[in-house]
Amino acid sequence: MDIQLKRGLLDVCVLAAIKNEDSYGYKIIKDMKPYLELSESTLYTILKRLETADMLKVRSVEHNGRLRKYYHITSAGLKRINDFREEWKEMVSIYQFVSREDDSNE
Amino acid sequence: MDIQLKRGLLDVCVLAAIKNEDSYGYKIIKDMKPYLELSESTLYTILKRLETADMLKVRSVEHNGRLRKYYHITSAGLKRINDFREEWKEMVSIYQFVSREDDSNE
DNA sequence: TGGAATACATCGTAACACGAGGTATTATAG
DNA sequence: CTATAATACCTCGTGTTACGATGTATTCCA
Repeated sequence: MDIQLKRGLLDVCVLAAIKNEDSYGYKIIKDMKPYLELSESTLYTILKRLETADMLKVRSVEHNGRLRKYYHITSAGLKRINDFREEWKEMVSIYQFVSREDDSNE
Repeated sequence: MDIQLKRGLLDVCVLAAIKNEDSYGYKIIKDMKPYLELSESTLYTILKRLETADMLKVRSVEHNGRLRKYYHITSAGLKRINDFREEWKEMVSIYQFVSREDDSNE
C-alpha cells in the first residue's frame, strides 16, 4: 500500500489491534499483518506517540524472565477510533469524487 | 480531516480534479474544496511533484494579459487514479478491522 | 552450533503539508 | 477615490512522520 495512505491508518490500526484485548509489540505486528504491514521501528515509534497522547497505557509483565510490555487502550484511544469512523464518511465521498466518470455531457 | 489521512488522498484528488477537464491552480482548489481543503502552498508543491512524476503536463495560456497554467493529466496520472481505486479495497478491509466489535465471545 | 523467532529499542534520513511571506492584476464595496 | 477582496502564481523554513539500519538479548529447533 502507498506509504502516504498508510500514514493515516497506522495509528488507528494499532489502537484497533489492542481495542478488544491488551497486547504487546510483537503480537500487534502479527495481528495487523493481514491488513497493514509495518516494521518494528515504525510500531515502537507509534506506540510511544500514542502513549504520549494518552491514547494507551503501558504495563510491564514478566514473561519467561524478561519484561513484556502490554498496551491497554484508554478512553482517548477509543475516541480516536470513533473519530476515524466519522472521517471515513468523508473519505467515502472523496473516493466517489476520485472515481466519478466524465460528467461533461450530463 | 486528520492531516495524516489527507496525505494519502491529496495527490489523487488533485489528479481527479483535472481528470475530465484541464484546469489551473486556483480552480483546482475551489473544485476540491467540498471534498478536501488545501492551501495554495500545498497545491503548488503537489503540482510540481506530479509534473516531475510525469502524471500531468503543464501548458501556459495567456488570460487577461497574464499567464495561467493549465494542467493536463497523462496516462501515468490516470494509472495513479486506478491504483488508488485498487488500494481503496484494502482500505475498506482496514476500516472493517478498525470498526469490528469485540469478538472475544464468538 | 547456528539461525530463526521472539521482544525490545534508538538514530538518521527523506518525504511531505503547511504557514508565512512575496508579486501582481482586477473587481468590488465603502 | 480608495481600500480590500478575489484571482493567480511562487518560495522557504519547519515540524511530523515511516522506515531502514542497527543493536541487545533470549529461546527454540534443526
